[in-house]
Amino acid sequence: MFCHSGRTGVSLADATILHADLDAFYASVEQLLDPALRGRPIAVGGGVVLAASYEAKAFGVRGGMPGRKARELCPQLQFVGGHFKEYQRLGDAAIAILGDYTPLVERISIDEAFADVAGTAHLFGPPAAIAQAIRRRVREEVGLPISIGVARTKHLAKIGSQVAKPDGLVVIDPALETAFLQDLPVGLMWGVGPVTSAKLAEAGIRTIGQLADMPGQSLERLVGQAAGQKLAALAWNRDPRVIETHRRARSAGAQSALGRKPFEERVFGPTLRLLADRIGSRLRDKSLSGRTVTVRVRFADLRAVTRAVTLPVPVAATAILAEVAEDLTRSVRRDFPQERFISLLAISVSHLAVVDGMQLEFGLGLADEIRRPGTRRGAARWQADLAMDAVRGRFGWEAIGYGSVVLEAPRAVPNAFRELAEKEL
DNA sequence: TCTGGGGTCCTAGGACCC
DNA sequence: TCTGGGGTCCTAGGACCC
Repeated sequence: MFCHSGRTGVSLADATILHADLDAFYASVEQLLDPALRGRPIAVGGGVVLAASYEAKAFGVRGGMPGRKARELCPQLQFVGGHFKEYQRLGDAAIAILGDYTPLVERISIDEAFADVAGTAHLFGPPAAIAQAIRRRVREEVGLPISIGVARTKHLAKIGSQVAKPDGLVVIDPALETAFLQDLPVGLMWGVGPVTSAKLAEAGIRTIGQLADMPGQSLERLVGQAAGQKLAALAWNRDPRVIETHRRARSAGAQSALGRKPFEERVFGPTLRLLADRIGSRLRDKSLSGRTVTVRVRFADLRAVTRAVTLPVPVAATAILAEVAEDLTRSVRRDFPQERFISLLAISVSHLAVVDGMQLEFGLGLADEIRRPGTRRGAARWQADLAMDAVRGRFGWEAIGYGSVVLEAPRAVPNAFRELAEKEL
């Protein structure tokens, strides 16, 4: 229905953006590694479902769902342990195939990427043919199913790949974009989640076509100015976004769910030091440091508050990040004395800047001066962190650590899984 | 029986400056 | 004495995405 016209000449108005998305990625990898799992409902994870196979999705099992609920929905559901190293390797291999057809590849996550083949269609043929070749090669060389949407804009390509799933290809002819979107649910649009969907539904808007017909002013009243303008542009197929091959991270963070723990120094101190240690290592590894430290505290009833401070100089030393985070957490406790239990702690560092080692050392010393006049411990701490980073580089993350840091939180998510979720800084 | 971890962007109000 | 207006930075909270 939405077939490419087959022209070989490529102009600006042509559909040259690909969005490629590996299907049920973690679960598909498990089925690839163990043929006995193929064709069966499986879930990766345990306490919580990280990914479900299509056979499991047919029962209503979804990612993020508590394992217990998943088992209720699908009694024969089989849980399998995660082969995290394999996820990374196979995800990389699949995305690398995109790179064989164009240098303009924007990786979104471990299993998803955009590509623009406008400049290379003369080498490899029309975008639809490139997409088919990529799908065939990922299947043959990596062993995994991948769905691809091909369209004139990122937004349309992304919707195309969602519609194409599982294991499909959808090419949206530029002349047929409006017809294609007309009856699709607004929830497929980038930026429309549960809250916005509900607001729109209340106004009687359920399809992208209806959204496109909505007066801009009422849309902005409903969802806010920026979101309204973006949504209107997307509904009208005016997506201004281009492929960005390398985006700098704007923040780096870490969090830890605690179940239900007393809101006390002996609990949050060690946890915050562990989180600060993780973030500090990642930042220093990339010669980055950040000025703003934000702490998030979630209470037992899942309400959460944040506290942030912006320092005059960027920091990356574990001990300083930890101290700032502990100060912020104490201020939360002062503000909410009636909250006796917490369920999650998080630290995030933003306002990131690249600094070379000398600057960093100077900056850290300076930050410490500001926090504690008369001392100059910052530089020493930086040296300690550097030494620790070096030991870890040779012997692994657990080889060394601060004595006051808990190395492994109870019922913690494996570090390998954390690393999968980390963005390249 | 109450969802883990890592991110981005926007809003609104206040402080502060010119 | 009362009166504006604009810009930037910071903080806290939310929605959303993978």
